[in-house]
This record gives sequence, C-alpha cells and structure tokens, in this order.
Amino acid sequence: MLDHRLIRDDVALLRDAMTRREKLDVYGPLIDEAVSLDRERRQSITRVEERKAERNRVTQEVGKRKKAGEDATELQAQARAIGDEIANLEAQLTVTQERLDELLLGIPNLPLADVPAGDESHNVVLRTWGTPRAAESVAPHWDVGERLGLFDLPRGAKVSGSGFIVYRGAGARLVRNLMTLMLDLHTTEFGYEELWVPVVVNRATMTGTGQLPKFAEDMYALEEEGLFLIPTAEVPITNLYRDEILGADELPKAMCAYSPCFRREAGSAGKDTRGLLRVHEFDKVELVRYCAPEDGEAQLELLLSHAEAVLQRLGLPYRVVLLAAGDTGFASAKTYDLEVFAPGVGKWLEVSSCSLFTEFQGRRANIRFRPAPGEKPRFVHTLNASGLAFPRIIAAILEHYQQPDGSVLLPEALQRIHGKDRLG
RNA sequence: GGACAGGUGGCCGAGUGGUUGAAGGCACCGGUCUCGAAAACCGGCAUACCGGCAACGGUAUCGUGAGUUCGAAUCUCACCCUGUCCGCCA
Repeated sequence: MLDHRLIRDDVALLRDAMTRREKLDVYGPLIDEAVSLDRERRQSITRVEERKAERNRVTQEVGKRKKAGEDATELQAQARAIGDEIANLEAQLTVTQERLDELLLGIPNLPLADVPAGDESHNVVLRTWGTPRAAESVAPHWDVGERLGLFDLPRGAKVSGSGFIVYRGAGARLVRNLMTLMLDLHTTEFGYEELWVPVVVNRATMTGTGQLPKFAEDMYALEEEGLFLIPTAEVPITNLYRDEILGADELPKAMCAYSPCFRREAGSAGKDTRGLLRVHEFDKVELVRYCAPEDGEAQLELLLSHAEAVLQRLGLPYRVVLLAAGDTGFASAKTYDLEVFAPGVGKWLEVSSCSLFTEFQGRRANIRFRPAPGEKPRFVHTLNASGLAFPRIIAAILEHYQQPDGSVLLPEALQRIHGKDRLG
C-alpha cells in the first residue's frame, strides 16, 4: 500500500510511476478518484470529530450534574441529538473510507528510479553465468522423466488434475535432496533462520503481502473457513511480524523456508503446459529479508547473490534479468529474475524472482521497527527471493546434465546428498 | 466438538458505568549523585488519524465487531484467540 500522503502531496510522482509501468490508463482514473475521496474523507473526519468533541463536553457536564444531584434531562436530550448526527456522519465517512482503502490497496508499488520504463520488451539481461548447452540432441525433461520413472504425470492428473505432479523413486528423492541442499546452504552459509510455516493462511495475511484484494482469483481458497492456500512461502514468512514493532538491532532479519506453493494459473491455459514448466502445485525454498529503508538496495543485491549461489552450486547456466517497470510485480519496486537455461525445451526458465518491496508490504502488514530508543517507529522494508523453485530446476537438471547413454549426471553438490552420481 | 477460565500499554499488573489513555511495578531515555559504575532520588516515556508553519488542540484505540446508555475498559450479544479438563484423531 502506498502512503496516503502521496495522494495528497505528490500525485505527479504516482502518475509518473504508473506511466513507467505502462498502466496509467488503468490507474490514472483510480488515482484521480482517490485524490478526491481523500479530500472528502478529511473534511468528513473534521466534521465528525467536532461533533464528538461537543458530545464529550455535554456528556461530562451530565456526569457532573448527576453527581451534584441536579437535573440533566435537557442536556441528555441534547447529547442524544448530537449522537444521532454523529451516526449519520459516520455512516457517510465509512463509505468514503472503504472505497478509498479499496483504491489504495489496489494501486501497485512505485518502481525505483533505475528500473527501466516500459513493458517486458524493456527487460535487461545484466549478465550470464556458465555456458548454455547446445540444444541439439537433448531430449525435453518430460521424456527423460518418463523414461527414468522420475515422475508420473498421468497419475498426478488422475488423483488431482492436470498440473499436479507425482514424483516417484529417484525423482521423489531428488525433490527431498533439493530441499536439503538449498536450506542447508542458506542457513549455514548465509545466515538465514530456518522456518517451517503453514501453507494455509487467513485473509489479513494475504492482504499484508499484496495478494488480496486484487489477485483473489489466482489463489485456491477454502471458502468455509475464509482461508487460502499460499502461492509462495513469502506470504506466511513476511507476515510473521505483522502488527509488531521490532528493535533496530533485529535488522536486517533473514528467514527462509521450504513450502509447497499453490497457484490456480487462471488465464494461462495452454502456456508452457507440458512437463514441469507450469503447474498448480510446486515446491520452493523461499528467502525473506526485512531491513531498514536505507539498506534496501544493498540488501537486494545480497539477496540476489544468495539465490544465484544455488544455481552456481548446481552448475546450471543462468542469466540475471532486471525487469522493466511494466513487468515488475504489483508489490515490488525492483525485481531481478534468474533464468536457467533448459536446452531440451530451448528456453530460459524463470526459477527465481528477487524483489525489493520498499515499504509497500511493511505498510500493508504494519511491520515496523524503532530506529533508536525513544524514536518513532518506521515501516520496515521487505525483500524476498525464490531460492529456488524446484520443478524448473529439475527440468534444467534433466536437460543440461543429460548423458549420451540416456542417464542424467547429478551436479556434484547433489551427488553427496543423493548418494549416487546419476539418475538412471 | 463439549465444559469451564481468561484476553488491559514493550512486559507484568490494578481497575465492574462518569476528568481512566488508563493506578502501581519492570524495562527504556534524560538528569542529580559518583573518579567511574551500581544503588538511590528527580523527570520523561503508547499508537494512529484530523486541524495547525509551529507551539498545540481535537478524535479514536483496554482481543474483534455489533448493541444498551446522555456517557462503556467496565453491562449485553456474536465471533476470534489463549489456557485447563473431557471427547475424537495423524
């Protein structure tokens, strides 16, 4: 959520940000409406509070008179009349307030100055690590997986539906190995606290990180309970300190967790639907950081390096992409994507998104810190990164490490954990 | 799921209808004292919003939401959460 003050004091900045996202046509009218509602709201508040102050005066006088044994019926009638007036004014104010909140919760974050303007065609490949393998004679991962019995797509579809994967044998073991590899790396080498979090969360939590109210249709919901399946562990982890005030010595805070992730992928039918590329449930290790506002950009670079380290340990060629404003997520101010090369499908696959949310989530979730004893609390800045998403990593491993004999050599870092040097 | 008990400021804890934003204590900050520190003593110490250049003024907040009342931390109802016991269960 954006600061109310932007609506009041710097609409130009807001409009410029939406222009860079190429969304001014969508958000321009909403911003205009918010500006006028904000004005209306403040006038209403002033009026209501004047009346309340008046009622408080009268009411206290009633108390005094009663205590003195005097009659107060006239004052009581007066207070009642004021009370009715307040009820009316407040009803109006509530309508204004609710609409304004709805608008403010629906406006995306402001991209940082160094984020290129425009849609995804303006994304910038910053660097490439490793050498992508030539695509000739490399089978796509779904062929390899089926042949080696690593996963069972038809039966996944039978028990759940298309886009739900059953891993089997060495494939299932590989999932568990990836979890171990990533969590061990982040906790022992990079100082993250390991968490194990619920995958079902409530509405307030989903609102805190920005999934609600705008993206309800992307999520699986448990209607009866008013609960939702998480699309990423970012949601429960970032919300851990919702409505709390941290000490300055607790920042930066670094937490990580494995979790399954659930996405309806509504509206993406037909896109990358084969194999493991786009599924409704997948596994991921997620990294989350909180920091002081002035540290955000440095923390993002650090976070990016932690996500990259996983790919380097796995020996998978990848590239780092700085997303243009129009491709940057709703809550994010700046995002780097990590894309791994899968020679079997001949594509760069997004396996991590590393984002700085500035105070957008901190404000929504009311996560603050006190810079120094006695000082006013400020919103923390939040960051997160996938570190990393499993299915596309598995796809990349099956394709990049394919051997002429049909087996798949495992990256050294996985061999130790897996107990064998290859699949098949 | 059933029966009780309970949810008050960073923490502990008073407070059952009228200057109670809320006693007291701890923690924290500033000061006195001290060579220094501790102790002791003095003072300060919530958050958000509205108005104001500011000083400051106002409003709201005692789990959440409704209600009763001139007036609610205090009374009523619903819900949420925590604890204990019972039942069920991986």
